[in-house]
Amino acid sequence: MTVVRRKTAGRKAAASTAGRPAAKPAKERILDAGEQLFARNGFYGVSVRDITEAAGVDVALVSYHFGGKRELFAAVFRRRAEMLNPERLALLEEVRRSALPGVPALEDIVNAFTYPMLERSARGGAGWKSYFALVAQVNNSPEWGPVLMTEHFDPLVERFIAVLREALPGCDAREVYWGYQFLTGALTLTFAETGRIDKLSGGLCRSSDLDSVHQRLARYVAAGFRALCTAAAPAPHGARSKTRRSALRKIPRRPP
Amino acid sequence: MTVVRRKTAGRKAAASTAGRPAAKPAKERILDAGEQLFARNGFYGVSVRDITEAAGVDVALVSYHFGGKRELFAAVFRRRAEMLNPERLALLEEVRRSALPGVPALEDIVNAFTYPMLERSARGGAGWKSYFALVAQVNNSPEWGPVLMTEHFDPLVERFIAVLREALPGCDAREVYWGYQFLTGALTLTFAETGRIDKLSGGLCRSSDLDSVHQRLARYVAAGFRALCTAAAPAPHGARSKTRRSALRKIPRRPP
DNA sequence: GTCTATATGGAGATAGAC
DNA sequence: GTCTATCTCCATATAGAC
Repeated sequence: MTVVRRKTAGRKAAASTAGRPAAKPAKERILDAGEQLFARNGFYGVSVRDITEAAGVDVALVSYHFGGKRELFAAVFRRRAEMLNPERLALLEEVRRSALPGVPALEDIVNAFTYPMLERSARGGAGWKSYFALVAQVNNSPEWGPVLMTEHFDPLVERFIAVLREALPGCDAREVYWGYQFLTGALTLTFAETGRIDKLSGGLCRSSDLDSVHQRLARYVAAGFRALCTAAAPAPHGARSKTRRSALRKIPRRPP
Repeated sequence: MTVVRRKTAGRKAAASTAGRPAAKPAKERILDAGEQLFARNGFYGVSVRDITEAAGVDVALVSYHFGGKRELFAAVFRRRAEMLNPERLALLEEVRRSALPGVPALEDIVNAFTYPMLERSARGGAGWKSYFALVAQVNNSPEWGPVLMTEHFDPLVERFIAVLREALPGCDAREVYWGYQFLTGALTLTFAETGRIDKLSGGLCRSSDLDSVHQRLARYVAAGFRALCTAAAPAPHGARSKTRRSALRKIPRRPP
């Protein structure tokens, strides 16, 4: 970490009232700073001193307000999940109602899942960008993923999967779960905006171009779900088809 | 970290020769232990003492053999990339040659990218499982992703994308790059085997069931690529279509 | 190549003044 | 609610013996 240490923390709340009429309370400043730093370097890559110094508050306030570093991390993760997910759920239900008495298009279901993220990331400020980078790291962490993702996202995801299954009648539930697994991997990496696609494409694509994502992800994923649910067929249950399509078999070692 | 500290490291190489006829050299033991621990807790979540104590070697050997902790991390990441990627590249070229004078099926191209990973993860031992969990974290890290992924995977990925483009004639390059972005997110998360899909599906799907992945991922991704390259049409260049399909527009606020 | 011993600094947490 | 001061432990790295 290369966070510059403030030399003088002696003046009373100097940074928190610098010019501005109404400074944020310390608790919120800690959440903001923690979000930014955790997103960049992960839980262990940031010290509570890094965070409190970036926030312009005293070290001891982390323990006072949150109980400890781990609880702060969980609070950072929880804060925006509680803003975002009710909106995604409401949009999902709206999509479903709009389609009655039929079922919604897969693209619309996926869009309900992703569009509120796009809006926050594109127009919600830097805090949201940091947050999505943090979610990507948590989602891919064996240590945190099964705890925090499960706790804060699974209720929404279960509803999302239920609606997907309505839109994919006759499709085995396992296909839908795997389809969601691929979706969440693609989604969280993309919203993390690591900049890798920029380098890879020689500048042709930009991580920050979420409008491109918006156009493409729902289409890509919807096609993926359809492919899983048609070609894989509704297997009896618990058994795997004995014959696979040649495309998925081990590649032939010699040309025919 | 909750790694148990060994109390006595005084005996000469006690752990490294415990019963076994030919123990691995210290350098390799450090790589193995580092791989396992970095995969679980990330770069900052593990100390060099955790690693050397798990490896049964002295702390100072990390500096001696690698130069420092960061160099060890890079070495861990590099080691298996150099085993895996030549095999993926060879398989890709074989797929391409087998299809001449035509172009390979998208499923076969994706399969060449993923099948060597499946083989290593399923039958290569615990080290490979750790490695793929590590790759997932690196891929999603703003700090490490653009450095290590670019350095060790982009040469392969560029060739992979070139072959994809042959198989998708007339498709805009940007569609292929975004399609790859979605693929790598899905792939690295899935091979990380965080166990989240197990919880989410109530045990119906298992993270460790890579055979299920093998059946589904290539199909899902190939369908996604086709959807990007047909519906999005070959736009003139640099401009975005003015009319989007209704499915991708903002969801209507009221039923019609 | 490996180990001991140590240098130097940063980690998280908290008691108690204000 | 906030800050000072401090406790205790752990971090990485390295000089030098074997």
